[in-house]
Formats: sequence, C-alpha cells, structure tokens
Amino acid sequence: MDSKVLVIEDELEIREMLNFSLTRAGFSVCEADSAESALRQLDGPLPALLIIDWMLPGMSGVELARQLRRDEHTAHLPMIMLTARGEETDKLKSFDSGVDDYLTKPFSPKELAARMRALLRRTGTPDSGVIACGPMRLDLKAHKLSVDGQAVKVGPTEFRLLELFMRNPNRAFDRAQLLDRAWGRSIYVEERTVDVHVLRLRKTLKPHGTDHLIQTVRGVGYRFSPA
Amino acid sequence: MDSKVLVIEDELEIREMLNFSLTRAGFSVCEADSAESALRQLDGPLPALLIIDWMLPGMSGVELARQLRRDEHTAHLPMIMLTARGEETDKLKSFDSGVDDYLTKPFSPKELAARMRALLRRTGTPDSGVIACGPMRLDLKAHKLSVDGQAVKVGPTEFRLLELFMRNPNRAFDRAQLLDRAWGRSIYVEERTVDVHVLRLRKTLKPHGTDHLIQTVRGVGYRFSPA
DNA sequence: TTTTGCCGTCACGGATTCGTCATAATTGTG
DNA sequence: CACAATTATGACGAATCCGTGACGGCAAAA
Repeated sequence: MDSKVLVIEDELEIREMLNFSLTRAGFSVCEADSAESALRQLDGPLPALLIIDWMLPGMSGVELARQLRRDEHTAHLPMIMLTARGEETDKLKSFDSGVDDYLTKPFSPKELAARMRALLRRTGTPDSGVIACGPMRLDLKAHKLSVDGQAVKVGPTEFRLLELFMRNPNRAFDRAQLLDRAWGRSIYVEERTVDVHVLRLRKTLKPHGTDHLIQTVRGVGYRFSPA
Repeated sequence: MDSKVLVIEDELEIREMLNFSLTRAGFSVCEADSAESALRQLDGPLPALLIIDWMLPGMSGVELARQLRRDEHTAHLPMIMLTARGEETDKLKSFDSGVDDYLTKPFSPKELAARMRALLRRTGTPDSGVIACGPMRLDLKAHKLSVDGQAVKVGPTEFRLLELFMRNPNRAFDRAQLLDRAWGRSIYVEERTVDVHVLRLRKTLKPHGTDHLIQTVRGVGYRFSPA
C-alpha cells in the first residue's frame, strides 16, 4: 500500500492514535493540527487522501473541505470526515461540503482503514502500484516505466508528468494546470518549461513508438490519449 | 440528477421504502429481489449505482459483490451494502469484497442519499463534459471534436465558436453576441470576422456532412440547428 | 576535484491560426 | 428585372503558438 495520508486533527491524542493505527495498516501518515497548517502542506506534493476532523480551531473542517473542493488543485482529493457528534444534520452537512465519507467517534481504526481502502480503490489506481495504458506500464512504487515489458529510463519530472497524464487519460491540461499538479504550486517556473519536458518525454518514448500518445492541443496545452 | 439505481433486497417492505425515498431524492430506481435477478438485470444497460443487501436468499450480497468486481463488465460499478447487523467483522468483510460504502439498518434515507451522491460525485458520472448533438460529439475536457466517432481537427477559435453553438442549439446569435461570448469582451475585432470563422468551421465540417447544421440567419447572424 | 545527469530558460524558425480586405455570390425588395 | 443590402469566399500579411537545440546552473556521484 504505502499511500500518503494527511491527518488534520487538533487533538494530539487522537492524532497520535491515528498515526499509530494507520501506519500499522500500511499508510504513510502526515499530520496537521489546523486547517491553516493543512493548506500550507497541500501546496506541496499532494497526499492520496485526507482525514479531517469536524472541529478545528480557526477554520472548521467543513469550511476546509468546501474550500479544497473549490480549488482545482485539490478538488479531486478523497476526504473522510471525523466527528464526535453523531447527529444526522451534521452528516448531511458534511456530505454536502463535498466529503466522500464520514465517521463518528469513537470509531474502529480497522473500519477507518477499510473505508480508506475502499475510497482509494475508487479513486482510480491511487498507489495500487501500476498504471497501465496500452503497452505502457507505470510502476509507481518502483518509480519505473516500461513499454512492451522493456524498461525505459525517465527523469523524475518527466515521470511525474507522465503519471499525471496517465491518471487522466483523454483530458487536456493547460500549462498552468500541469505546473500546478506535476511541479507543485509553491514552485514558480516559466510556462514554456512544460513544452521542454513534454519534448523530453516524447523523445524518450519515441524509440518505443508511443510518443504520439502525448498530443499537443494548440492554444490550450497537452493531452494524453491512449490508442 | 436522475441517476439509475438498482436496489437488490429480498424484503419487499424495505425495497418499497427505498424505492419511495430514493425516488423522492431524485433517483430512478430499479428493483431486484435476489442476486440472480440482479445479475440478469445487469446484462442489459447498467445502472449508475448498486445498493445490495447483505442477506439474500441464495447467493449472498457479499458473494454478489465479489463476483461483480471480478467481471470486467461490472467491475467499476459503485456499490453500497446494507446490513441488519452492525458487527465490525461484517463491515470489514464487506469492504474486503470490494464494496464502496456500508450502512447499518436502521439507517436514515437521507444519509443513504447523501452517501450515494458522494459516491456518484467521486465516480464522475455527472457532467461528463461532453456535448453531443446528433453525430457530433464535443468533448470539452479532452478538447476534442468527433463526428461519427471520427476525430476532426479544429482550430481554437472555431472550437470556442462551436462550443457556444452546441451549448445553445436552435438559438440565433448576432455577430456582436458571438464576438462577446466566443472571443471575449475585452478584445476588439471586426464583426465580419465572424463570417470568416463560420466559413472555416463549415469547411472543416463539410467532409463529414454536418456543415448544414450551422445556418445563417439573414439580417441577424448565425444559428446551430441539430438535424 | 571532475563528471554526470537533470532542470529551467532562452532564442530561433517553422507551422498554424487570425483578422482584414477585396471581390464574387446570394438574397430580399420594389 | 434592377438595385441594394447582406453574406460567402479566397487571398494575404501579421500575430501567435509550438518544437527544438543550446546553454548555464546546480547537486549528486565518481
């Protein structure tokens, strides 16, 4: 497994409990003690899943969820909300704010892990290991690309770019989105830099005849189209 | 909304209750009273979501879920499991069989509806981003136009123009409106320029026989009329 | 230290697309 | 039919966009 999870929870005790049980369940855990701290962490490389406490000092969990859903950069992140109260209106409000699942304290760590796995399964090859598209296989764990079973060497940035493309086949990204999601939003680089990396990616794919899968969408950006 | 849901539940009473509340929540409900009946129905057009009772006569709900996940045809279907018992091992077994969510009876119909919506939101059924008009398909996400399944190359401006047309079929626009909405308010170009782009759009559609869908309204402007 | 690999930036050139105009064709009207 | 108004079409220069090779910086490896 080894998916990265960000736990957003102000109570140290619960945070430690979650860290312990989730690590044991095979997740890689990061922590934030407030919505603001979480937002800061989400500027960098994104985790695979978010666990958000309902009650947080400052910005509440519901507000945080809503804001994250509005932002293109984080809109797709799976989120599970935790709460002490079990009132139905709370649940409905949570789901309405864009959360994917909801648990009431006290909860079983095993059930939480099971729900996380179910959600990650649904998210579409989160870190299940391999994204396959036609003859291309991207091994996320090993950080390796192979075409027709033959290993292909590819640099880190181009790997992230290809990963983004293969996670979203048939979708056109403009350069800003690509920079956001493959470089991370705290970094500033020229938009045209994307072109260069697409070029390099195509070059490494060329000998294997799959370079045409990365298509340019004139006036917009680029797109990955299998077959 | 109006997503099709298949409810698999042997108890008539619960089935009727679900049918009532889910219909009220805006879903289109189909029913099956056994796993076998469900499998038969799933041979045809697929529903958007499955609700499966844990206890079923004959093949159990867990077995059904597992089998559906194994079949390529149904592997991606979102599934929610219902159960009378609330034991943890049951929950874990359910999730392990590939189910996406799990509810314990008695449950609130509103919570079920909320969880269904969250799940559908995640699986991405709503707003696929495709505008289809007869043989023409405009995929906004992929930024692709295809006629009769065949890809058609089209420039950026003509793409925006066609998008505007297909979003508002049978509506006549004058040139000022077209410039406003396809070019943008801040830019200034001659009104006659619209003619040229309409011409170019017709030219690229001509080989596919759909150029007549863009009609000129003399004295006014242009209109898109499907069939 | 040198070497190697990767990254971001830039500038040049080719290709595509854009906006405009002149002219032909069409339509509607008296 | 003749005329005016409107639209279609082809051509052309300009603007834009993209592919590409080259360069320097930087950090890790040798």
